[in-house]
Amino acid sequence: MERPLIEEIHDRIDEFTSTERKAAYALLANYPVQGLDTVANFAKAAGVSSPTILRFVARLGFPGFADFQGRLRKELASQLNTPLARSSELQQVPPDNMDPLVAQMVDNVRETFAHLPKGELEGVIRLLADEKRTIHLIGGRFTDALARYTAAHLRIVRPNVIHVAGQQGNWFDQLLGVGSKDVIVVFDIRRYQTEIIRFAETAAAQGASVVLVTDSWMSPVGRIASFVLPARVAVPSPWDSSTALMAIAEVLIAGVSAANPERSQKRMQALEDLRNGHDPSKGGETMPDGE
Amino acid sequence: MERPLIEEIHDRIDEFTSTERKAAYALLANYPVQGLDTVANFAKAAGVSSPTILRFVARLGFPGFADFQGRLRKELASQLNTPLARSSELQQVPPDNMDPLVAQMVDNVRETFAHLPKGELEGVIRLLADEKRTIHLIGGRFTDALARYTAAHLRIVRPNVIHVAGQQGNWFDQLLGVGSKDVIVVFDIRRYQTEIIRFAETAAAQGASVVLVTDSWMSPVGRIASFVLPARVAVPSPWDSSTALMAIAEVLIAGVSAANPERSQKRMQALEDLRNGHDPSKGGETMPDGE
DNA sequence: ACAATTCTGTAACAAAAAATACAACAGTTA
DNA sequence: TAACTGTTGTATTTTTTGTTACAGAATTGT
Repeated sequence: MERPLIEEIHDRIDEFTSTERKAAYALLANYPVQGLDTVANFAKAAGVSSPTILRFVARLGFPGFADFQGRLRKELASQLNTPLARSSELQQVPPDNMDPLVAQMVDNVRETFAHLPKGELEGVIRLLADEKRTIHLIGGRFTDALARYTAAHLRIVRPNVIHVAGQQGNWFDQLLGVGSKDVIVVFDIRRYQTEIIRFAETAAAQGASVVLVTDSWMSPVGRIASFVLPARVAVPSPWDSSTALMAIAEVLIAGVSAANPERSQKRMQALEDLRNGHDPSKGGETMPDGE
Repeated sequence: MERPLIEEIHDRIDEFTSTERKAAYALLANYPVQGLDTVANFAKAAGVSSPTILRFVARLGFPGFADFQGRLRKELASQLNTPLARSSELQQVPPDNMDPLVAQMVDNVRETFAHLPKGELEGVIRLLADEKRTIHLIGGRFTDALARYTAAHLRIVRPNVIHVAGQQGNWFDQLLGVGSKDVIVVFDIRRYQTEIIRFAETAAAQGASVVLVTDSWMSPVGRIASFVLPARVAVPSPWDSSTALMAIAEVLIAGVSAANPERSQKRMQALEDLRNGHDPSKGGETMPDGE
C-alpha cells in the first residue's frame, strides 16, 4: 500500500491554511476515528466549518469525503489485521539483547526527529533566540520538570526567561502584561490539564506566540499554537516516556545557544564570575528551586 | 465502558435470523471497519439486503445505524489510545539526514544501557520498590528537574517518596532521622555541587543507601554510593545532554511499577478517584469521541 | 492606506444514505 | 393443502449528509 496517510498529513502540515491545520490536528489527535465520523462532527471537533473539512480532504487529493473515508477504512483494516506482525516489529531494532523498553525509547527519539517538520524547529529556535521577547515556560504534572529544565538552561544564554510554577492560582498573575512580545512554551502530554490549556489560550488571546511540545498531536493547545513539536511517547510500560521530549528540549537549548554564540558565551562567563565572586567555595545562591 | 460489542455479538449469535447471522459474520470478519462503511456496502459485503443490516443493528439494541457506528467509533478510539496499540503506528525510517546532535543523543541512550551493569539496574529497582524504605531524591542545578520528574512518578506507585528541594539550608533538616531504612537517589553530573555531595555523604554516614545517577566522569559521590548508574552525556554542543539520564529514570520508574503491579494499579486507581472527587469540573466538549 | 488576493463561514442545494412500507416467500402446523 | 408466522428483498419515502455558490473577513503586497 501507499504510505500511511497520517505521515503524509504530518509532513505536509505546512501546506495547509490555518483552519485546515486545525482540521489536521483534530484528525491526528484521534486518528483515524475522527475522520470516520460525519463532516459536521469532524468540523465541530476541529472548531471549524464543514467546508473547511471538505477543502482539507480535497487538498489531500481526494475527490470527495467518501473517498477519504474509504482510504481511512482501508488503512485501518490492514493495520488491524496484522497486530502481531506489527508488534514483533518493535523487537527487531536491537541487534543485541536490548531491553525492549530501552529499544523503544531509542526509537522514539529517532522517530520524533525524523518526523519533525524542519521549518518548525527552526522557527521555534528563532523565536526563542530573540531576546526582545520574554519566554514563559509551563508544564503539566510530569512535564513541569521539563519546563524547569529548559528554563534553567535558557536563562543562562539569554535574558527574560520565566518558569511558570507554583500555585496554579498565581499563574494568571503572570499573564498581566503579556502580549505579542511574549512567547509561551507549553509542555503538555496526555491527560491534558485544563488549567494549562486555559493559560495558553489566554496568552494567545492577548497576542502571545505559543509553542507546544506534546505527544502525538493530541493536545487541545495545538489549536491555538503557532508552533507544534510532537514527540513519540509510547513505550511498553504503563507510563508514557518523556525521553523524546527531553531530547527536543535539548535541541532547542542547543539551537538557541548556537543562534547567538557570542551572547551565550558572554553570559556564561559573566555568570561564572558572579558565582565565583559571590561564593568561591560553596554554591551558596538560590538553587534549583529559585523561582 | 460497557463490554465490547464484538463479544456481545458472539454470545448472541443464536438469536439472529439466518441472514442477520450473515451480517454478523461479515462484521466479525472485518471487525469494526465493516460496520463503519455505509449500510449498502455492508449489505453487499454480507450478501444480504440493506434492511437486513438495519434489522441486525436494531436487534442489537441500537435506535439507528448512526448510533451503532458511534459505538464502534467510541470503542475503536479507546482501543487505539492505549499506549501499546499506538506503538504499532511506529515504523522504521532510515537514519539518513539526521542532525548530528540528535544522532549523538540517540547513541548516548543506546550506549548508556549497553554499558550499564545488568545487576546494578536490578539492584536499584529492588531497592526502590521496597516500600518499607523512604526514598529521597535530589539533584543539581539542572538535574534537579530529573529528581522532580522521578519523584512525581514514584510517588504514584509507592508511598514515602520525598523530593529534596527548596532552600539548601533546609536540606539538612530532612536528614534528621535518616538511617539504614532510607534510600537517597542523587542525580549529579559534572560541575558537581558541593552541597549535594555533603548531603549524600552525611546520609551515607547515617547508614542510608545511596544511589547515584551520574555522567561517566563519576561524581565524588560515587565513592560512598551503594549503586552507581553512569550515563553518556557528551554531545556536540556547549551543554551536556540529560537525555540518557532521563532514559535511566524512566527505566527505573517502569521497573518499580512492574516490580509490584498490583500495588501500582491500586494506588493509581485510588489517586484517580481522589482526583475526580476533588475536581468535578469536566471539560468535556471539544472531542466528542475522545475520553 | 488601499487594492488584490486568499481564506473562511453561512446558507442554499443536490446527492446519498437511512428508514419504512409492503408484498413475496419459506417454513411450520392443523 | 391451507392458513399462519416469521423472514426477506424491492421499491419508496424521508432524513441526513456532502457539496457548492457566494459574500464577508482577513491577509498580503504595493
